[in-house]
Amino acid sequence: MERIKPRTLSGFMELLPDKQAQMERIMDTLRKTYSLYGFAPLDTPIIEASEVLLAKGGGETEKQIYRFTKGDSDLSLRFDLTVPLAKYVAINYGQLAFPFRRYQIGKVYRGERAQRGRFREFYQADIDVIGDGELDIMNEAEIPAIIYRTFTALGLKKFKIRVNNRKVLGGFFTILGLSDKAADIMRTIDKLDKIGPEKCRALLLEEGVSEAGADEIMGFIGISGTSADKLESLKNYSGRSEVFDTGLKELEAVAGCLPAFGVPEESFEIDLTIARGLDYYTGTVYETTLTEHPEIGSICSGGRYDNLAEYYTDKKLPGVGISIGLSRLFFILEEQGMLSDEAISAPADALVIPMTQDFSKAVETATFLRENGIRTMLYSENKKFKAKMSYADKLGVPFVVFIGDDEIKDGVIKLKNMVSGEQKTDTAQNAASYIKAEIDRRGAGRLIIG
RNA sequence: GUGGGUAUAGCUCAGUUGGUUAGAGCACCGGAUUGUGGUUCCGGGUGUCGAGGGUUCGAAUCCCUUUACCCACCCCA
Repeated sequence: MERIKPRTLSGFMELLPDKQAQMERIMDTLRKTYSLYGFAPLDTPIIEASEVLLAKGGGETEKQIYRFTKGDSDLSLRFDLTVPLAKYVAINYGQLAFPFRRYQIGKVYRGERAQRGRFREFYQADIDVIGDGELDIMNEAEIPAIIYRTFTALGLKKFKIRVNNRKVLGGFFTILGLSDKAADIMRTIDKLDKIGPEKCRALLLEEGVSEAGADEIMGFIGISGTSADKLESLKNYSGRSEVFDTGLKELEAVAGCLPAFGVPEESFEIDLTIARGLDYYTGTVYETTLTEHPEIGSICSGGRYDNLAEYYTDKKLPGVGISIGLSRLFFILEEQGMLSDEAISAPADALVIPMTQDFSKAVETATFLRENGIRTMLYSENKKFKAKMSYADKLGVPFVVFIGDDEIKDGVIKLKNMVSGEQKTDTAQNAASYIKAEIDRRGAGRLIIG
Protein backbone atom coordinates (compact mmCIF):
# COMPACT_ATOMS: atom_id res chain seq x y z
CA MET A 1 0.00 0.00 0.00
CA GLU A 2 1.35 3.36 -0.91
CA ARG A 3 1.53 5.64 2.10
CA ILE A 4 0.62 9.30 2.01
CA LYS A 5 3.15 11.51 3.68
CA PRO A 6 1.29 13.15 6.57
CA ARG A 7 1.59 16.89 6.72
CA THR A 8 -0.01 19.95 8.22
CA LEU A 9 -0.55 22.95 6.00
CA SER A 10 1.75 25.93 6.30
CA GLY A 11 0.30 28.62 8.51
CA PHE A 12 -1.80 26.22 10.54
CA MET A 13 -0.85 25.71 14.17
CA GLU A 14 -0.84 22.25 15.68
CA LEU A 15 0.45 21.68 19.19
CA LEU A 16 1.71 18.78 21.27
CA PRO A 17 -0.46 17.88 24.28
CA ASP A 18 1.49 19.85 26.90
CA LYS A 19 1.52 22.99 24.73
CA GLN A 20 -2.15 22.59 23.96
CA ALA A 21 -2.80 22.44 27.70
CA GLN A 22 -1.02 25.80 28.04
CA MET A 23 -3.11 27.24 25.22
CA GLU A 24 -6.32 26.06 26.86
CA ARG A 25 -5.24 27.69 30.12
CA ILE A 26 -4.73 30.97 28.33
CA MET A 27 -8.20 30.72 26.83
CA ASP A 28 -9.66 29.90 30.24
CA THR A 29 -8.00 32.98 31.66
CA LEU A 30 -9.35 35.17 28.88
CA ARG A 31 -12.87 33.83 29.38
CA LYS A 32 -12.65 34.48 33.07
CA THR A 33 -11.35 38.02 32.62
CA TYR A 34 -13.87 38.93 29.95
CA SER A 35 -16.68 37.58 32.13
CA LEU A 36 -15.42 39.73 34.97
CA TYR A 37 -16.33 42.77 32.89
CA GLY A 38 -19.79 41.51 32.07
CA PHE A 39 -19.27 40.15 28.60
CA ALA A 40 -21.41 37.22 27.50
CA PRO A 41 -19.98 34.32 25.50
CA LEU A 42 -20.96 33.96 21.86
CA ASP A 43 -20.21 31.40 19.19
CA THR A 44 -20.96 31.69 15.48
CA PRO A 45 -20.30 29.36 12.53
CA ILE A 46 -16.89 29.23 10.92
CA ILE A 47 -18.54 28.96 7.51
CA GLU A 48 -20.91 31.68 6.31
CA ALA A 49 -22.57 32.60 3.05
CA SER A 50 -20.03 34.48 0.93
CA GLU A 51 -22.47 37.30 0.25
CA VAL A 52 -22.75 37.91 4.01
CA LEU A 53 -19.01 37.95 4.73
CA LEU A 54 -18.21 39.96 1.62
CA ALA A 55 -21.09 42.41 1.97
CA LYS A 56 -18.65 45.24 2.24
CA GLY A 57 -16.72 44.07 -0.79
CA GLY A 58 -13.38 45.00 -2.25
CA GLY A 59 -10.04 45.30 -0.55
CA GLU A 60 -7.82 42.76 1.16
CA THR A 61 -10.71 40.75 2.48
CA GLU A 62 -11.80 39.73 -0.98
CA LYS A 63 -8.24 38.69 -1.86
CA GLN A 64 -7.57 36.76 1.33
CA ILE A 65 -10.81 35.02 2.07
CA TYR A 66 -11.08 31.24 1.71
CA ARG A 67 -14.00 30.82 -0.64
CA PHE A 68 -15.47 27.68 -2.15
CA THR A 69 -18.65 26.20 -3.48
CA LYS A 70 -20.57 23.19 -2.23
CA GLY A 71 -23.32 22.27 -4.63
CA ASP A 72 -24.96 25.58 -5.50
CA SER A 73 -23.86 27.34 -2.31
CA ASP A 74 -21.18 30.03 -2.43
CA LEU A 75 -19.48 29.73 0.96
CA SER A 76 -16.57 31.34 2.79
CA LEU A 77 -14.59 30.86 5.98
CA ARG A 78 -14.83 33.81 8.35
CA PHE A 79 -11.74 36.02 8.28
CA ASP A 80 -12.53 37.80 11.53
CA LEU A 81 -15.12 37.71 14.31
CA THR A 82 -16.47 41.22 13.79
CA VAL A 83 -18.39 40.63 10.58
CA PRO A 84 -20.11 37.53 11.99
CA LEU A 85 -20.96 39.63 15.07
CA ALA A 86 -22.52 42.31 12.87
CA LYS A 87 -24.63 39.67 11.14
CA TYR A 88 -25.60 38.15 14.49
CA VAL A 89 -26.65 41.47 15.98
CA ALA A 90 -28.62 42.39 12.87
CA ILE A 91 -30.52 39.08 13.01
CA ASN A 92 -31.14 39.07 16.76
CA TYR A 93 -31.57 42.80 17.29
CA GLY A 94 -35.00 42.40 18.83
CA GLN A 95 -33.89 39.84 21.39
CA LEU A 96 -30.69 41.47 22.62
CA ALA A 97 -30.27 43.96 25.45
CA PHE A 98 -28.20 46.99 24.50
CA PRO A 99 -25.47 47.88 25.12
CA PHE A 100 -24.75 44.33 24.02
CA ARG A 101 -21.47 43.04 25.43
CA ARG A 102 -20.15 39.83 24.01
CA TYR A 103 -16.85 37.98 23.94
CA GLN A 104 -15.91 35.37 21.39
CA ILE A 105 -12.85 33.16 21.08
CA GLY A 106 -12.61 31.36 17.79
CA LYS A 107 -10.59 30.45 14.76
CA VAL A 108 -10.50 32.72 11.75
CA TYR A 109 -8.98 32.15 8.31
CA ARG A 110 -6.92 34.27 5.97
CA GLY A 111 -5.50 32.94 2.74
CA GLU A 112 -2.26 34.88 2.74
CA ARG A 113 1.38 33.82 2.86
CA ALA A 114 2.26 32.47 6.27
CA GLN A 115 5.37 33.70 8.01
CA ARG A 116 6.85 34.03 11.48
CA GLY A 117 3.99 34.70 13.86
CA ARG A 118 1.53 35.05 11.02
CA PHE A 119 -0.94 32.27 10.45
CA ARG A 120 -3.57 31.33 7.93
CA GLU A 121 -5.73 29.77 10.62
CA PHE A 122 -5.53 31.50 13.96
CA TYR A 123 -7.48 32.22 17.11
CA GLN A 124 -8.86 35.62 17.83
CA ALA A 125 -10.23 36.52 21.23
CA ASP A 126 -12.62 39.44 20.74
CA ILE A 127 -14.75 41.60 22.95
CA ASP A 128 -17.17 44.17 21.64
CA VAL A 129 -19.75 46.50 23.15
CA ILE A 130 -22.54 47.38 20.76
CA GLY A 131 -24.87 50.28 21.43
CA ASP A 132 -28.32 50.88 19.99
CA GLY A 133 -28.08 54.24 18.21
CA GLU A 134 -25.61 55.63 20.71
CA LEU A 135 -22.68 54.50 22.83
CA ASP A 136 -21.05 56.57 25.54
CA ILE A 137 -17.34 57.41 25.53
CA MET A 138 -16.99 55.55 28.86
CA ASN A 139 -17.13 52.31 26.93
CA GLU A 140 -14.02 53.38 25.05
CA ALA A 141 -12.38 54.40 28.31
CA GLU A 142 -13.02 50.99 29.86
CA ILE A 143 -11.26 49.06 27.10
CA PRO A 144 -7.67 49.75 28.26
CA ALA A 145 -8.64 48.44 31.69
CA ILE A 146 -9.83 45.19 30.16
CA ILE A 147 -6.68 44.86 28.10
CA TYR A 148 -4.56 45.60 31.16
CA ARG A 149 -6.32 43.10 33.37
CA THR A 150 -6.32 40.43 30.71
CA PHE A 151 -2.59 40.48 30.10
CA THR A 152 -1.83 40.91 33.78
CA ALA A 153 -3.99 37.88 34.58
CA LEU A 154 -1.86 35.88 32.17
CA GLY A 155 1.26 36.98 34.02
CA LEU A 156 2.51 39.34 31.34
CA LYS A 157 4.16 42.47 32.70
CA LYS A 158 6.03 44.25 29.96
CA PHE A 159 3.40 45.51 27.56
CA LYS A 160 2.11 48.89 26.54
CA ILE A 161 -1.41 49.84 25.56
CA ARG A 162 -1.09 52.54 22.93
CA VAL A 163 -4.10 54.69 22.24
CA ASN A 164 -5.04 57.35 19.75
CA ASN A 165 -8.22 58.84 18.38
CA ARG A 166 -9.21 58.81 14.73
CA LYS A 167 -11.14 62.08 15.11
CA VAL A 168 -7.97 63.80 16.30
CA LEU A 169 -6.12 62.59 13.21
CA GLY A 170 -9.02 63.15 10.85
CA GLY A 171 -9.73 66.62 12.21
CA PHE A 172 -6.07 67.51 11.91
CA PHE A 173 -5.98 66.42 8.27
CA THR A 174 -9.07 68.53 7.63
CA ILE A 175 -7.29 71.53 9.11
CA LEU A 176 -4.48 70.88 6.63
CA GLY A 177 -6.98 70.51 3.79
CA LEU A 178 -5.98 66.88 3.29
CA SER A 179 -9.19 65.14 4.28
CA ASP A 180 -9.45 63.44 0.86
CA LYS A 181 -6.12 61.72 1.48
CA ALA A 182 -6.86 60.84 5.12
CA ALA A 183 -6.97 57.05 4.63
CA ASP A 184 -3.61 56.90 2.83
CA ILE A 185 -1.94 59.25 5.28
CA MET A 186 -3.17 57.25 8.25
CA ARG A 187 -1.81 54.04 6.80
CA THR A 188 1.52 55.76 6.21
CA ILE A 189 2.00 57.28 9.64
CA ASP A 190 0.97 53.97 11.14
CA LYS A 191 4.22 52.62 9.68
CA LEU A 192 6.42 55.26 11.30
CA ASP A 193 7.76 52.88 13.93
CA LYS A 194 8.82 50.42 11.29
CA ILE A 195 10.22 52.59 8.50
CA GLY A 196 11.45 55.69 10.35
CA PRO A 197 10.63 59.38 9.88
CA GLU A 198 12.58 59.99 6.65
CA LYS A 199 10.91 57.20 4.73
CA CYS A 200 7.59 58.12 6.25
CA ARG A 201 7.91 61.71 5.03
CA ALA A 202 8.98 60.54 1.59
CA LEU A 203 5.92 58.31 1.37
CA LEU A 204 3.68 61.22 2.27
CA LEU A 205 5.13 63.29 -0.56
CA GLU A 206 4.57 60.35 -2.91
CA GLU A 207 0.93 60.38 -1.93
CA GLY A 208 0.65 63.98 -3.06
CA VAL A 209 1.07 65.77 0.24
CA SER A 210 2.90 69.09 -0.12
CA GLU A 211 6.28 69.70 1.52
CA ALA A 212 4.66 72.05 4.01
CA GLY A 213 1.87 69.54 4.69
CA ALA A 214 4.36 66.74 5.25
CA ASP A 215 6.30 68.88 7.71
CA GLU A 216 3.07 69.69 9.58
CA ILE A 217 2.20 66.01 9.76
CA MET A 218 5.67 64.93 10.87
CA GLY A 219 5.64 67.63 13.52
CA PHE A 220 2.21 66.54 14.72
CA ILE A 221 2.97 62.86 15.08
CA GLY A 222 6.34 63.79 16.55
CA ILE A 223 4.73 65.42 19.58
CA SER A 224 6.53 63.87 22.52
CA GLY A 225 6.39 63.63 26.27
CA THR A 226 4.04 61.95 28.70
CA SER A 227 0.43 61.37 27.80
CA ALA A 228 -0.48 64.51 29.73
CA ASP A 229 2.16 66.50 27.83
CA LYS A 230 0.81 65.29 24.52
CA LEU A 231 -2.76 66.24 25.44
CA GLU A 232 -1.49 69.69 26.40
CA SER A 233 0.39 70.09 23.11
CA LEU A 234 -2.65 69.00 21.14
CA LYS A 235 -4.64 71.92 22.56
CA ASN A 236 -2.57 74.18 20.29
CA TYR A 237 -4.60 72.80 17.39
CA SER A 238 -7.98 73.41 19.07
CA GLY A 239 -10.68 75.63 17.66
CA ARG A 240 -10.00 74.96 14.01
CA SER A 241 -11.95 71.78 13.48
CA GLU A 242 -15.02 70.55 15.29
CA VAL A 243 -14.04 66.94 14.65
CA PHE A 244 -10.58 67.53 16.08
CA ASP A 245 -11.97 69.19 19.20
CA THR A 246 -14.37 66.30 19.78
CA GLY A 247 -11.55 63.83 19.31
CA LEU A 248 -9.33 65.62 21.76
CA LYS A 249 -12.11 65.68 24.33
CA GLU A 250 -12.59 61.93 23.87
CA LEU A 251 -8.90 61.24 24.17
CA GLU A 252 -8.80 63.26 27.39
CA ALA A 253 -11.77 61.32 28.72
CA VAL A 254 -10.14 57.98 27.97
CA ALA A 255 -6.80 58.97 29.50
CA GLY A 256 -8.49 60.61 32.48
CA CYS A 257 -10.38 57.49 33.50
CA LEU A 258 -7.35 55.23 33.68
CA PRO A 259 -6.55 55.63 37.39
CA ALA A 260 -10.11 54.82 38.42
CA PHE A 261 -10.09 51.76 36.16
CA GLY A 262 -6.83 50.63 37.75
CA VAL A 263 -4.52 51.02 34.79
CA PRO A 264 -1.02 52.12 35.84
CA GLU A 265 0.52 54.94 33.87
CA GLU A 266 3.49 52.92 32.64
CA SER A 267 1.26 50.45 30.82
CA PHE A 268 -0.48 53.16 28.84
CA GLU A 269 0.58 55.68 26.25
CA ILE A 270 -1.07 58.15 23.93
CA ASP A 271 0.61 57.45 20.61
CA LEU A 272 -0.34 59.77 17.75
CA THR A 273 1.11 57.39 15.17
CA ILE A 274 -1.45 54.71 15.94
CA ALA A 275 -3.91 54.99 13.10
CA ARG A 276 -4.97 51.42 12.25
CA GLY A 277 -5.28 50.45 8.63
CA LEU A 278 -8.91 49.37 8.88
CA ASP A 279 -11.10 52.14 7.65
CA TYR A 280 -14.19 51.54 9.76
CA TYR A 281 -12.71 52.95 12.97
CA THR A 282 -14.06 56.39 13.84
CA GLY A 283 -12.89 57.19 17.35
CA THR A 284 -10.51 55.73 19.90
CA VAL A 285 -8.09 53.20 18.46
CA TYR A 286 -5.98 50.74 20.45
CA GLU A 287 -2.85 48.78 19.88
CA THR A 288 -0.94 46.73 22.43
CA THR A 289 2.68 45.77 21.99
CA LEU A 290 5.17 43.80 24.04
CA THR A 291 7.76 46.27 25.31
CA GLU A 292 10.59 43.83 24.68
CA HIS A 293 9.36 42.56 21.32
CA PRO A 294 8.18 45.52 19.26
CA GLU A 295 9.17 43.73 16.06
CA ILE A 296 6.26 41.35 16.49
CA GLY A 297 3.79 44.18 16.17
CA SER A 298 0.44 44.42 17.84
CA ILE A 299 -0.94 41.50 19.83
CA CYS A 300 -4.19 43.24 20.66
CA SER A 301 -5.87 45.82 18.49
CA GLY A 302 -9.20 47.49 18.12
CA GLY A 303 -11.17 50.64 18.22
CA ARG A 304 -14.43 52.51 18.10
CA TYR A 305 -16.69 52.24 15.06
CA ASP A 306 -19.93 54.04 14.30
CA ASN A 307 -21.87 51.59 12.27
CA LEU A 308 -21.31 47.90 12.86
CA ALA A 309 -24.03 46.39 10.73
CA GLU A 310 -24.76 48.97 8.06
CA TYR A 311 -24.67 46.32 5.33
CA TYR A 312 -27.32 44.23 7.07
CA THR A 313 -29.72 46.68 8.72
CA ASP A 314 -30.92 50.28 8.86
CA LYS A 315 -30.36 50.28 12.60
CA LYS A 316 -27.41 52.39 13.62
CA LEU A 317 -25.21 50.26 15.84
CA PRO A 318 -22.06 51.99 17.09
CA GLY A 319 -19.58 49.96 19.06
CA VAL A 320 -16.12 49.50 20.38
CA GLY A 321 -14.10 46.32 20.39
CA ILE A 322 -10.69 44.73 20.55
CA SER A 323 -9.19 41.54 19.27
CA ILE A 324 -6.32 39.57 20.73
CA GLY A 325 -4.35 37.55 18.20
CA LEU A 326 -4.19 34.51 20.39
CA SER A 327 -2.19 32.25 18.08
CA ARG A 328 0.39 34.95 17.49
CA LEU A 329 0.58 35.73 21.20
CA PHE A 330 1.06 32.08 22.03
CA PHE A 331 3.67 31.69 19.31
CA ILE A 332 5.74 34.57 20.70
CA LEU A 333 5.43 33.41 24.29
CA GLU A 334 6.53 29.93 23.30
CA GLU A 335 9.39 31.15 21.16
CA GLN A 336 10.63 33.47 23.89
CA GLY A 337 10.43 30.70 26.48
CA MET A 338 7.97 32.77 28.46
CA LEU A 339 5.50 29.98 29.15
CA SER A 340 5.91 28.42 32.56
CA ASP A 341 6.23 24.68 31.99
CA GLU A 342 5.45 23.03 35.25
CA ALA A 343 3.52 19.96 36.20
CA ILE A 344 0.39 22.05 35.83
CA SER A 345 0.27 21.12 32.15
CA ALA A 346 0.28 17.39 32.91
CA PRO A 347 -2.94 15.67 31.88
CA ALA A 348 -3.36 14.11 35.33
CA ASP A 349 -2.36 14.62 38.95
CA ALA A 350 -1.89 10.96 39.73
CA LEU A 351 -1.08 7.73 37.93
CA VAL A 352 -2.23 4.51 39.56
CA ILE A 353 0.08 1.60 38.74
CA PRO A 354 -1.18 -1.91 39.53
CA MET A 355 1.70 -4.19 40.52
CA THR A 356 -0.24 -7.42 40.38
CA GLN A 357 -2.59 -9.31 38.06
CA ASP A 358 -5.62 -8.38 40.13
CA PHE A 359 -6.57 -4.84 39.10
CA SER A 360 -9.67 -4.52 41.26
CA LYS A 361 -7.97 -2.66 44.13
CA ALA A 362 -6.19 -0.37 41.66
CA VAL A 363 -9.45 0.45 39.89
CA GLU A 364 -11.13 1.11 43.23
CA THR A 365 -8.32 3.43 44.23
CA ALA A 366 -8.48 5.36 40.95
CA THR A 367 -12.21 5.75 41.39
CA PHE A 368 -11.72 6.96 44.94
CA LEU A 369 -9.14 9.54 43.89
CA ARG A 370 -11.40 10.79 41.08
CA GLU A 371 -14.31 11.09 43.49
CA ASN A 372 -12.02 13.35 45.51
CA GLY A 373 -11.42 15.61 42.54
CA ILE A 374 -7.96 14.31 41.71
CA ARG A 375 -7.32 13.89 37.99
CA THR A 376 -6.29 10.24 37.84
CA MET A 377 -5.03 7.82 35.22
CA LEU A 378 -4.89 4.07 35.59
CA TYR A 379 -1.95 2.31 33.95
CA SER A 380 -3.40 -0.92 32.72
CA GLU A 381 -0.87 -1.95 30.07
CA ASN A 382 1.17 -5.09 30.63
CA LYS A 383 4.59 -3.42 30.48
CA LYS A 384 7.70 -3.62 32.53
CA PHE A 385 7.79 -1.62 35.69
CA LYS A 386 10.35 0.71 34.24
CA ALA A 387 8.07 1.53 31.31
CA LYS A 388 5.22 2.37 33.68
CA MET A 389 7.36 4.79 35.63
CA SER A 390 8.73 6.26 32.45
CA TYR A 391 5.18 6.95 31.29
CA ALA A 392 4.43 8.98 34.42
CA ASP A 393 7.69 10.80 34.01
CA LYS A 394 7.16 11.74 30.37
CA LEU A 395 3.69 13.07 31.05
CA GLY A 396 4.91 15.01 34.05
CA VAL A 397 2.34 13.39 36.33
CA PRO A 398 3.39 14.55 39.80
CA PHE A 399 2.15 11.56 41.84
CA VAL A 400 2.29 7.82 41.32
CA VAL A 401 0.27 5.35 43.36
CA PHE A 402 1.44 1.73 43.53
CA ILE A 403 -1.03 -1.02 44.32
CA GLY A 404 0.75 -4.34 44.84
CA ASP A 405 0.11 -7.52 46.81
CA ASP A 406 1.60 -6.06 49.99
CA GLU A 407 -0.61 -2.96 49.79
CA ILE A 408 -3.74 -5.00 49.07
CA LYS A 409 -2.99 -7.27 52.01
CA ASP A 410 -2.53 -4.31 54.40
CA GLY A 411 -5.37 -2.22 52.95
CA VAL A 412 -3.08 0.71 52.14
CA ILE A 413 -1.52 2.33 49.09
CA LYS A 414 2.01 3.42 48.31
CA LEU A 415 2.31 7.04 47.16
CA LYS A 416 5.33 8.44 45.40
CA ASN A 417 5.98 12.12 44.88
CA MET A 418 7.68 12.22 41.49
CA VAL A 419 9.18 15.63 42.04
CA SER A 420 10.85 15.02 45.39
CA GLY A 421 11.22 11.26 44.97
CA GLU A 422 9.73 10.72 48.42
CA GLN A 423 7.58 7.69 48.99
CA LYS A 424 5.22 6.65 51.72
CA THR A 425 2.64 4.06 52.62
CA ASP A 426 -0.71 5.35 53.83
CA THR A 427 -4.47 4.97 53.59
CA ALA A 428 -6.13 6.06 50.37
CA GLN A 429 -7.95 8.78 52.28
CA ASN A 430 -4.75 10.33 53.65
CA ALA A 431 -3.03 10.04 50.30
CA ALA A 432 -5.91 11.83 48.59
CA SER A 433 -5.80 14.67 51.11
CA TYR A 434 -2.06 14.97 50.68
CA ILE A 435 -2.24 15.05 46.86
CA LYS A 436 -5.03 17.59 46.93
CA ALA A 437 -3.13 19.86 49.28
CA GLU A 438 0.02 19.62 47.16
CA ILE A 439 -1.84 20.31 43.90
CA ASP A 440 -3.63 23.29 45.42
CA ARG A 441 -0.38 24.64 46.83
CA ARG A 442 1.38 24.39 43.47
CA GLY A 443 -1.52 25.76 41.48
CA ALA A 444 -2.20 28.72 43.75
CA GLY A 445 -1.44 31.99 42.08
CA ARG A 446 0.24 30.17 39.25
CA LEU A 447 0.44 32.34 36.17
CA ILE A 448 0.79 31.07 32.65
CA ILE A 449 3.58 33.40 31.71
CA GLY A 450 6.76 33.91 33.63
C1' G B 1 0.08 38.91 -5.49
C1' U B 2 5.91 40.60 -5.77
C1' G B 3 11.14 39.49 -4.54
C1' G B 4 14.93 36.26 -2.21
C1' G B 5 16.29 31.54 0.09
C1' U B 6 15.99 26.34 1.67
C1' A B 7 14.82 21.02 0.97
C1' U B 8 19.70 14.96 3.77
C1' A B 9 17.13 10.18 10.01
C1' G B 10 11.33 11.67 14.23
C1' C B 11 13.92 16.91 15.29
C1' U B 12 18.26 20.39 14.49
C1' C B 13 21.87 20.00 11.03
C1' A B 14 27.14 18.29 8.75
C1' G B 15 28.49 15.98 4.17
C1' U B 16 35.35 18.42 0.76
C1' U B 17 37.22 19.58 -6.56
C1' G B 18 31.26 14.42 -8.29
C1' G B 19 34.13 8.60 -5.79
C1' U B 20 33.34 2.86 -2.40
C1' U B 21 28.67 0.84 2.84
C1' A B 22 25.55 8.88 3.72
C1' G B 23 27.15 11.04 9.28
C1' A B 24 26.70 13.95 14.33
C1' G B 25 23.81 15.71 18.47
C1' C B 26 19.09 15.25 20.49
C1' A B 27 14.90 11.95 20.38
C1' C B 28 13.60 6.81 20.07
C1' C B 29 14.27 1.25 21.08
C1' G B 30 16.83 -2.78 23.92
C1' G B 31 20.05 -4.10 28.06
C1' A B 32 22.79 -3.20 32.94
C1' U B 33 17.98 -3.07 36.66
C1' U B 34 11.10 -8.51 36.58
C1' G B 35 8.75 -3.32 43.17
C1' U B 36 11.00 2.45 41.21
C1' G B 37 11.23 7.28 36.52
C1' G B 38 14.08 11.59 35.64
C1' U B 39 21.05 10.88 36.21
C1' U B 40 24.94 7.13 34.45
C1' C B 41 27.01 3.02 31.43
C1' C B 42 26.61 -0.58 27.13
C1' G B 43 24.29 -1.73 22.48
C1' G B 44 20.96 -0.43 18.19
C1' G B 45 20.41 3.85 12.34
C1' U B 46 15.17 3.96 12.35
C1' G B 47 17.06 7.21 5.28
C1' U B 48 12.95 7.04 -1.76
C1' C B 49 19.27 12.60 0.31
C1' G B 50 11.48 16.59 -1.48
C1' A B 51 9.68 14.60 -6.55
C1' G B 52 10.62 13.79 -11.93
C1' G B 53 14.09 13.96 -15.87
C1' G B 54 19.20 14.85 -17.77
C1' U B 55 24.92 14.83 -17.83
C1' U B 56 28.56 11.00 -16.12
C1' C B 57 32.04 4.86 -15.52
C1' G B 58 29.94 6.96 -11.00
C1' A B 59 25.28 12.16 -8.46
C1' A B 60 23.14 14.04 -1.83
C1' U B 61 26.85 17.01 -4.75
C1' C B 62 26.39 19.48 -11.65
C1' C B 63 21.99 20.99 -15.19
C1' C B 64 16.56 21.39 -16.25
C1' U B 65 11.50 20.94 -14.57
C1' U B 66 8.27 20.67 -10.50
C1' U B 67 6.33 20.69 -5.53
C1' A B 68 6.63 22.05 -0.60
C1' C B 69 8.44 25.08 3.07
C1' C B 70 11.02 29.57 5.07
C1' C B 71 12.17 34.96 4.98
C1' A B 72 10.89 39.91 3.33
C1' C B 73 7.17 43.17 0.94
C1' C B 74 1.79 44.04 0.62
C1' C B 75 -1.73 43.67 4.42
C1' C B 76 -2.78 42.38 9.14
C1' A B 77 -3.89 39.44 15.01
